Amino acid sequence: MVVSSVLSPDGYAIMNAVAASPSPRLSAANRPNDFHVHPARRGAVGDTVRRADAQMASPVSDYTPQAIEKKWQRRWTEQRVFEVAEDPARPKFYCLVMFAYPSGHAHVGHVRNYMIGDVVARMKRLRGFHVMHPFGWDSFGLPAENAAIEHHVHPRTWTLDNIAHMKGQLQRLGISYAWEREIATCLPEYYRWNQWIFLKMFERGLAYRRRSTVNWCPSCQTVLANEQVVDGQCWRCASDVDARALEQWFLRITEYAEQLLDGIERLSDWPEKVLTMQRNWIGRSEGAQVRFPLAGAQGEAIEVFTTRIDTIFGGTFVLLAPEHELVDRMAEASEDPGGFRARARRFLAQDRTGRLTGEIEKEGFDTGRVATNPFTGESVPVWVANFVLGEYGTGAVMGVPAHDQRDLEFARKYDLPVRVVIQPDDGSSPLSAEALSEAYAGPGRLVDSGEFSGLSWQAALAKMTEAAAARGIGQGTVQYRLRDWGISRQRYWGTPIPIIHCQACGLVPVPYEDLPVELPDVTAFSGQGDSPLAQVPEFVNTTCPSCGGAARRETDTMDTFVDSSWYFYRYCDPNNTELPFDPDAVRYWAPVDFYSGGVEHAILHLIYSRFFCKVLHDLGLVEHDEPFSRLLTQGMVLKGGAVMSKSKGNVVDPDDMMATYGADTLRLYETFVAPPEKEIEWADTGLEGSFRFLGRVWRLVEPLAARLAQAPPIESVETLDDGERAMRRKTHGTIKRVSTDVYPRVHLNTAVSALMELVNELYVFCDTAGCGPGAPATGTAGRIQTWAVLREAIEALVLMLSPFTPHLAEELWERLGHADGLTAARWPEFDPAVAKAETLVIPVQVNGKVRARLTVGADSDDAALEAQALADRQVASHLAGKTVTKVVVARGRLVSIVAK
RNA sequence: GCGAAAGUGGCGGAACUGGCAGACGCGCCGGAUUUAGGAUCCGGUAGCCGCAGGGCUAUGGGGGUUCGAAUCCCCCCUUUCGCACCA
Repeated sequence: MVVSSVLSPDGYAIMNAVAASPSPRLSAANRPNDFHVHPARRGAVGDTVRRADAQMASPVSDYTPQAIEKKWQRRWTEQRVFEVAEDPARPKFYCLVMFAYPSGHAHVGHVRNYMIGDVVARMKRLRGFHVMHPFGWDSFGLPAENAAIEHHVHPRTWTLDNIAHMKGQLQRLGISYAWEREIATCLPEYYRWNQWIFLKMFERGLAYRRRSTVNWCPSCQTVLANEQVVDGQCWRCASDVDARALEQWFLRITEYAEQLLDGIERLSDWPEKVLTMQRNWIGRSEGAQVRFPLAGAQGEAIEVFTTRIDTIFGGTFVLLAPEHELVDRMAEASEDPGGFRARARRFLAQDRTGRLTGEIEKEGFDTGRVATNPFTGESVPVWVANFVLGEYGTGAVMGVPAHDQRDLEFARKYDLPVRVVIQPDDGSSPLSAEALSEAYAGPGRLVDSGEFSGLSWQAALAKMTEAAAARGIGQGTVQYRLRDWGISRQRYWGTPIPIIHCQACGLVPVPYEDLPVELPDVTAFSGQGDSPLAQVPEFVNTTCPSCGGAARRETDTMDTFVDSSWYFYRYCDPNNTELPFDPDAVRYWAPVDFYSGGVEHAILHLIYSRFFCKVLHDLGLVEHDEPFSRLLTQGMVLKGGAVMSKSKGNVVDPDDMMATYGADTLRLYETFVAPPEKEIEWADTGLEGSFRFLGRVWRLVEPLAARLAQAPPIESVETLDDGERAMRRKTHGTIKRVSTDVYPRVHLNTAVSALMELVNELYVFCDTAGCGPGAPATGTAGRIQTWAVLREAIEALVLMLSPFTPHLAEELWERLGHADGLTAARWPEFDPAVAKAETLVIPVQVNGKVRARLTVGADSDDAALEAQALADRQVASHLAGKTVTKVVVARGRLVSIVAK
C-alpha cells in the first residue's frame, strides 16, 4: 500500500494531502533573504590561497545550503535512489526508526530520532548493504478524536493533513526513507490486517472476552481513557469519574510470559536498562498455592498464593481482595448483605483512584467467616483488605504479620495475632512477636513450625511445597505480574474488532473474505454517550455469517498498540492484498537489524511487538523469534528542562532552523551535540558551530574540486614525503575511527569530531603544501603526488560526511568529478599499513607520574625502550638518589619506572 | 522502597581492553584582515605556584587493589529514568 496512491473511503484523496506544497514558510517567495552570510570569500586556506585567489580572480561560490538541498532532494526523488527490493545476492540491513504519531508538526526532538536512523542507513548503504529504511504513520488514536470533538474536524481529515505536513518536513530534512513503502495504520489497507491477525488469535483462543473495569463519566455517559481523567474528574465536564465493569476484549499475552522472559536472555544488543524493565514488567515469581478450607461451606476453600510458604505457621489470618469472587457470596450469606457490599465497593473505588494518586491507608473489614490454616489446623479469621489485588495471584493472601510489613501494619491496626516463625540465625537477638515493630523478611531458621522447625527457610520452601502437594492441600506454582492485554476501546478512531454478536450463535468472527470491517463515516463527535460506532445503526445492524439471522457488530475498536506491534513486517511487503505480508519478503528483511526510538516505549510497545512476533511465529508466518536484533533508546530533546510539547509551548520547529542554516547544519548539530542515548537541552548557539564547520568544509573542497578531479592516483609510498605520509596517516586513521563510530558503536558525536579533526589537518596540509586553487598542477612543492594525497583525503572526507550532511556531500562529490552520485560510491577503504605510525611518543612515568616523553621508532623493542627511558635527562633527574626497583614496559604505550 | 543509568573545565562532551585526563565543539581572550561591523584565518583557554626550566592539585566524597585508576572493588552523597501495596 503506497499512501500516495490510495483513495480513502470517503473519497478524500490522500494523494492530494501528501502532495501538498511544502510549508509556505519555505517557499521561494518569502524565504528570508538575509541568510547570505558569505558576501565574499577571504583567506580560506592561508596566504598561498589568498594570493592564488587574486591571480585567478575566479568567482568563488559560497555555501548556500537551501539551493543545494533542494537540488539533491529533487534528484533523489526523481531517481528513486532509496527504493529497495529483495535481493538475495546482497547482504541486507533493515534500519528502522519508530514510526510517528502525526500530531501536527515534527519538532527537533523527532528530527534527532530520525537522524540517528538516517546516518546509520546511509552509512550501511555506502558499505554495500542493501538497506531498507522505511517510514510510516501510527495514525489511529485519541488525539484525532479529541480534535474532532473540540474543533469539529473529521479525525481522518485532521490525521491526513498532519501526515502531509510532517512528511514535507521530513523530506526537507533529506532523510533517506524508502517512501514507496510508506504505511499509515488508519487506512483500511493496513488495518484489515489487524483484523486478520485478531481473527487468527481468536481462533487459537488468544483473543477472548471478559468483564473488566473502565473509567466511566456518569454525566457524559461515556468511557474515558486514563489521560482524559484529570484529578479523578472528567476532562470535559469535571464530573467525578466512576469505575464501571464492561465486557472487554483481551489478548492472552500471559500465555507467552515464559517465552518473553526467556527471549530477554538472547537480546544481547539491547540496553540493559530496557531488559531489566521488561523482566520486572513480566515479574515472574515462584511460590505455592495453598488451600485454606472455609468453615461452614461444604468443600470450599480459599486459595492463596505465597512466595513464602515457609512462614505459613505464622499465617494468622486470610485476606481477600475486594473484587474476589467469594466476597459477593459472603455478602449474600451475611446478616447485612447491603452493608457488606457497600464496604467492599468502597475499597474498589478507592483502589482505582488510589492507584492514580499514590498512597492509600491500609484498611479492611472482618467477613465474620473463618478458614483453616492447613498446616497448623487452626481457625483463622477471613478479612477483606483494600491492598490485596484481584488481578494478581489468586486474589487472596495469607496474613503473616511477623514476616510481611503490610500484614504487620494490618495486624497492629486491627489487633490480629502476630506469631514469629523465622528466627534470624546470624547471632542477632531473637525476635519476639510483642516487640516487633518491623516485619522480619530476612533469612533464618524455622521455629514453632511443627515438624519443619529447625529447617533453614530455603530448605523449608522446598520441603513444605512438597508436603502441601503430598497432602493434597496445595502445589508449587509460578506467578507473573504480567496481565493479559486489554485491547477494547470504546472509541471511533481505531480498528473495528471484526466480531459479530449473534443471539443464536454467540460470538461469530467476521469471515476473512469480508475484511476489512471498515470504519463507518461518523461525522458528529460529541464526546458523549456510547461508543461512537454504537451510534451508527447501519454499522451495528448486520446479519450473522453463521445462521443468517439478525445480529449486531462489535462496536469496540482496538488499542493502537495493536497497530504498532507488527508494522515493521508490513514494511517488508506493504502492498500485499492476500496476507499481512509475504513470509518470503519477511524472511529476507527480518529481523530488524537496528531499531531506534524513545525509551518511553521500552516496555509496552516493545513487549507487545515481541509477543506478536512469537504469535506470528506460531502461525508459521515468520521464522525468527525476536523481531529486533539491536535496540537503541535515544535521549529526549528538552527545552527549558521539559520535553517539547505543544501544550507546554516549548516546541522548536525544524523549519525555522532549516530556513536559517539549512537541513545539513541541523542534521549535523543534532548528531554532534551529544551521544544518541543522552538527553539534551536544546540550545540554538551550537548550531552556529555546525554551520561554521560546513562552511569550512565547503571553502576547503569547492575551490579545489575541479583540480582534484584531475589528480592522479597515488603511485607508490616511496614517492611521498613526510608531510604527505602524515596526511595519509590521518586520513586512514579517521576512516578507521568513523567506520566503527557510526556502526556498530553508534557514537555519532565522536564520528563527527573525528571528521572535524581531519578538516583541521587538511587546512594545515594545504597551507604548507601550497595547494591553493591557483597553484600549478605540480603544486608549489613541484610534486604531483601532493594532489593525489589530497584527493584521497578529501574524497574520504566527503564520503564519510555524507551520512550526516548528504546534500553538501552530494554537491561536493559531483564537483569532484563523480557524475553518478553517492549512490554509486563506496565507503572509503581503511588501509592499516598506511595508518600505521612511523614513530611513537611514549610517556615515561616515574613512580606513577609522567616525567618525560620519548619519540621512538614504531618498532622499538622493550629493552631499547627501557634503556632509552632510563637514559633520559628528565627521568634521570627524578631518579637521582633512588634505586630503580621495577620497570614496566607497556609496548607502544608507556614506560613505568618504580624507584625508592 | 525496589530496579537501572549517570556524576569529568564556564558549557556540551572525549578518553575503545586499567596506560599521557580534558579530543572535538560552544563560549571567552588575543592577533591578522577590514573604513567599521559581520564573516574569515591564526593563536590561547582546568586550577594553583614559579621570571623560566618546571612543579603541585584535579574526573561527586571517602577507602582499597595495582608499577599505573575517570575506568576495577567496597562504603557514602547527589541526579535522572523506570516500576511500585506483586503476596
